Amino acid sequence: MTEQIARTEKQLGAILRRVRKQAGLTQGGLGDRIHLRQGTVSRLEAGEPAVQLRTLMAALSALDLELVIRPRTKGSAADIEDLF
Amino acid sequence: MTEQIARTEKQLGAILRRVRKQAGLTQGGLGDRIHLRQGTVSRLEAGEPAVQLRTLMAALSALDLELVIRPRTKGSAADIEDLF
DNA sequence: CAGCAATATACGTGATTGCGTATATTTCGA
DNA sequence: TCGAAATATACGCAATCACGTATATTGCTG
Repeated sequence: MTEQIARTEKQLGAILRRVRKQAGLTQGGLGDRIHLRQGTVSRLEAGEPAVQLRTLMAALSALDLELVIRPRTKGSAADIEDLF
Repeated sequence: MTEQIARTEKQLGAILRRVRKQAGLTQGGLGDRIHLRQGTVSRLEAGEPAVQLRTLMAALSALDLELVIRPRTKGSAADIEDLF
């Protein structure tokens, strides 16, 4: 389970939360490392779509994670229009 | 080269640009699919850290890409403080 | 249970988003 | 080399960020 796929902001947030907990960190503790408020970390983990990229990257960095982009593997390519 | 690592917003933007071009899309064309303006796509690809997560996810979706989170492999864990 | 730590949520503030629209500027093929 | 297409940038606007700070609420653990 060392490789997790996120196709939505919520999934992404859930992954981050899982990793953070596993690292024995609190939202506040993580926030301290990357100069983000605890409340901001909360929003990131909640999967709010409007958080900024810098917030995500900072969290990834602090959790020693990396982001991989690759072509979608299984599942059909969702019909984009359905998202709106 | 079907799997690309991004540790910064700039790297992420560069990956997106490469994939978009390879797909034969223009910024405007991509924007149409995901209801984003060409200018917004431009900023995303330029690696501006403040673009929103929703913008990234929409682009990934339109390009049929997925996002994978995993522990950092090679390279040292950057000293977080150095980022500030 | 009780009580504290952790998390979610709120307020006002200043900064910045993405929008719609428009225009420089750059790139690239004929 | 020229010209159209593509990209970068700008404007005013409404919305929303993350900030600092504070407080409900939740969740553990003893």
